[in-house]
Amino acid sequence: MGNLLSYQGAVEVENKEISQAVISRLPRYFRYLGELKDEGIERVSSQELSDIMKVTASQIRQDFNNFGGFGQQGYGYKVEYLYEEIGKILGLDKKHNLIIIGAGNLGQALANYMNFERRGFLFKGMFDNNPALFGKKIRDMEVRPMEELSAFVRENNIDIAVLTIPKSGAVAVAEQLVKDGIRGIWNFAHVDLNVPKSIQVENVHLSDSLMKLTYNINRYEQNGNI
Amino acid sequence: MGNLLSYQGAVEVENKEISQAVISRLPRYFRYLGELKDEGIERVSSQELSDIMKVTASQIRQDFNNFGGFGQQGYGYKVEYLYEEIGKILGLDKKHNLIIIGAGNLGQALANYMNFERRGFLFKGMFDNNPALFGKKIRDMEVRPMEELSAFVRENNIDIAVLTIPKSGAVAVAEQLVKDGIRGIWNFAHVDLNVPKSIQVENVHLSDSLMKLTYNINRYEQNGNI
DNA sequence: AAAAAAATGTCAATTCATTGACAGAACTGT
DNA sequence: ACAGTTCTGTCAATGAATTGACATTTTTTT
Repeated sequence: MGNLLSYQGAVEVENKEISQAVISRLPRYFRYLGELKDEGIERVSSQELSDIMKVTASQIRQDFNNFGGFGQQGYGYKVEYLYEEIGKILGLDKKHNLIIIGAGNLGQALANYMNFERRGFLFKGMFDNNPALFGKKIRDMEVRPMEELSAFVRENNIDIAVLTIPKSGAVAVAEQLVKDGIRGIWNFAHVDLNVPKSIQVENVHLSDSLMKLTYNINRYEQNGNI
Repeated sequence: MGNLLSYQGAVEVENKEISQAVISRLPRYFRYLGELKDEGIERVSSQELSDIMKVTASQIRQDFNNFGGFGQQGYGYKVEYLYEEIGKILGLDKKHNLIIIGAGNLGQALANYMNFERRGFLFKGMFDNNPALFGKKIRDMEVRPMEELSAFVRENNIDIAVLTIPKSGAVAVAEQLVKDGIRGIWNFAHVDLNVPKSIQVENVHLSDSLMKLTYNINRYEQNGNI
C-alpha cells in the first residue's frame, strides 16, 4: 500500500477495512462540506476545516486518506469534489428503497420529518398491526397491515427497514425481514437484534442517549468543573 | 489508587475521569440488568453477562471497576444491587426537569413516545414559534410560544432542553438556554451547538446515523462478505 | 474441615486511534 | 522561470481502549 500511484484524481483503494470510528465522522464532514459548498466556497485546507469543525487537521487528513487522497499538496481540497466523493463513500449516490415498520408516534414523525428523498432514500411503505391505522395516509403513503409486510419486502426490493415498534415484537420482525432479503435495519426499538452479520443494523437507542446526558450533567455537578 | 480498601460494598472512588467509551456502555448494561431483574434472576457473573451481551467478560469487569467494584469473588454480581448502582451512576435516581423546544413531528413524537417519567424526567413544558400550535395539548401539556421560553426556564429550574427545531434557529436558542441556566441539551437539530463546556450536549443526528447504515450496506455489497 | 471450583479485581500485553512531524509536491507572486 | 510559501500524504510516536492472564477471595462440594 502506498506505492500505487494515483494517476487521475480518484483512486483505487484495496479492500482494507475502515474503522467505524472513521465512518462515524464522515457524515459530519459531509455536512460541513455541504455548507461550505452552499456558501460558494471552492477550496478548503485541512487546517481551515480543523478550525471550523474543532478536530485536528491531522485527523482530517488521515481520515480522507483512508479512501485514497482527495486533496492536492499546496492547494488543499476542492470542496465540491470532496463533498461528492464522501457522498459516494457513504452510498448516497445510490437509491435505497425504504419502509417504516410501526406507524406510531415515532414512525409517523420520521416519515414526515426525515427528508428521505433528498438523499436517495425512496419511501415505499409503512406498516403497523393496529387496524385503526390501516389505510391512514402519512406522507401520501397508506399504512398497511403487518400481514402484507413479507410479500411487500420481496416484491419491492426493499433495502432498508426502519423499525419503530415496541421491543416485544422487534426481534421476530427483524428475523422475518432477514428471510425476506432486507439489507439493513435502522433500529429504534429498545432491544438488540440478532441477525447475521451480512445484515447491517444501525441502532438508535434514544433512552441510552438521554442517560448519557444525565450522566454527564451529574458528573459535572459532582466534580465541580473538571 | 487501588489500596483504598472497600470496607462496605459501595465504594469511594476518587474523581478520575471516566472515558465516554465506558459511559456509552452503561445504559446497555442497565437495560440487560433490568431484564434479568424482571426475570427474577438474582446473581450473574461477568461470563454469563458476556454470553448474553456479546462483549468480553474482561471488558465488563473492567467497566464496573471504574466505579469501584460491585461484585464478589467466587460469587459474581447481585443483579438488583448492580442495577441500582448503575442507575445511580447514570443519575437516574435524581429528578430532572425537562422541556421540549419544537412541537413539530419529532417533538410531539418524543413527548408521547419517551416514557420520561419512568426514569425521573419531569416533562414540564413544550415550546414552538408556530401560533397555530399555541395551546394545543400534547401529553396534557399545552404548547407555549417561544417568547415565554426564557422566563419559563428560569422560573421552573429546567435542567434539560430537548431541541427539536430546524437548524436555522437552534444555535441561537441554545445560546439563550445557556444564559437561562440550562444544564444539558438533547440536540436533534442538524447542527453542532457551541456552548461552554460546563453545559452538556448530547447530539442525536439522525441523518448521520442513517448514512452510517448506508455506508455499511454498500461496503458489504462491494467487498463481498468480509 | 479440607479440597475443588468459581469468579472477581487488577496488572500487563496487545490492539486500535489520534496526534505530531516532515519530506516533497503544487501553487503563488515576482 | 525562480524562490518562497502552502499544504497534502504518510510515517512515527504517543495515547487510549480492549483483551488476556492470574493471584486471591469466596463459595460449593465432599
